[in-house]
Amino acid sequence: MSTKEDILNAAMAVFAEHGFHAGTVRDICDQAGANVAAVNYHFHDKTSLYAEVLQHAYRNAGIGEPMPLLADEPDHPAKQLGAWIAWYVRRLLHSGGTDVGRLMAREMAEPTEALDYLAKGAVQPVFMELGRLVDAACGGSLDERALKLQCVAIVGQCLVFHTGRAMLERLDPPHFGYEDADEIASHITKWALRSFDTSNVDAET
Amino acid sequence: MSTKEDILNAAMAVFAEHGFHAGTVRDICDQAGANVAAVNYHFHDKTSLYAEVLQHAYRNAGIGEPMPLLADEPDHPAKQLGAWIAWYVRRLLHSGGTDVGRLMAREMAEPTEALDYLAKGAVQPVFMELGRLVDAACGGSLDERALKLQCVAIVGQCLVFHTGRAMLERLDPPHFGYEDADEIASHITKWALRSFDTSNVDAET
DNA sequence: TCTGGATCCAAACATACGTTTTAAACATCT
DNA sequence: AGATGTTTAAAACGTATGTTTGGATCCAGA
Repeated sequence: MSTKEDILNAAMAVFAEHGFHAGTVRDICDQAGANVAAVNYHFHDKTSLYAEVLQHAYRNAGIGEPMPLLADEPDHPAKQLGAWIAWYVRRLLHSGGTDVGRLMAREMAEPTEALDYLAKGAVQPVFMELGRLVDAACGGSLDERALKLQCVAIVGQCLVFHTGRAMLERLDPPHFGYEDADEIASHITKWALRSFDTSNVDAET
Repeated sequence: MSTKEDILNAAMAVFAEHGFHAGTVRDICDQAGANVAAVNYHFHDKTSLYAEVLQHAYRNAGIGEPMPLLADEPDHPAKQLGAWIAWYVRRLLHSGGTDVGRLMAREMAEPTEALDYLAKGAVQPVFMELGRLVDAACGGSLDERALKLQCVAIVGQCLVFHTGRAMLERLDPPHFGYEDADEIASHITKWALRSFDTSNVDAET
């Protein structure tokens, strides 16, 4: 493995652990077994290194299980939506402690230009696939606005186990961890499908 | 207004904008119209100042609308749950651009000891009141585990409009802002109440 | 083997930062 | 007014950090 890759990996760990400003290039280089000047040789400066780290993290985030698509099971949209939710929850809970997840969380709290790229490249396609699945699962009965609300609601229920992890751990000792992924996913799925069954009848309000 | 308060307010703004490490005491003092040494005089050091800023922010976060309680309307738990959700969503969307919200988001991404205090003092009581409301709204038909899942699900659907704001803005031009608070809240409430109606019938799976 | 470019390293540089020092300005009380 | 304690101001200190420098080392290709 080249020194450049070593630095990239070390930088990912350090930036995830301490953030951009608190993470020092000396720490990165020590952890990579390289000299201090290596960062400025291989990458132009610390900022450029950070940008490459984010792209590196984003590329490596997709590996693992492939995302369940509506096109894979066009005749069973509800089942496939459940698979998608399970996949997403597992991904979130798993990436909770990883560098990728922490880098993403940091970017959300303090967006840089790099977030634009991540949004367009990584999040947009995932979100759109969810839109297709929800639309199919409810039989196309939702208009665009309601569809978007449903998607955000599903994502929110999954995301809270990632973004709110620090708080959940401090609120209730038996918090939700990776081992609860399937239980959580089935709960969310059940809730989502139930709401579709009655989403066209607007009796109350 | 005393210099100490000026520094506290300036520090809140600076820390919210740039975070703890990137926010400098020189920047804070300039913004407060004070001398650099003022921080170390009034507060012991930068770290102590940050701790006091968090507490200051947390204290000022509760002002505004009071939280709807189950005890206020013991006979209409569903209605009161809707009021709670509306209150919470409004609070989140409103605090999205404020210093308090950004400080909280930062603490979530990079927890310090101060988060423990915030969890116990600020979040725990809010979360417990939600638990009481959900329990009452569904007629006590949920066990502790399911109740907790429901609460987290509701909080997640609200929270995503705050934590995911940066991403939502970049995904879809017509994103959700403060003016959509009521629409969002009623959507979440409708969804939650619907799931209670059928939460005891476990036909599928 | 010689050469030229690529890579790596130890040291130094410049600067920004948190903190301390010293003294002046101010306020309060007798 | 004078003494005393509190607050502010300017300057400097020590250090950590990003970056640069100049030369050493490595490694194909002629």
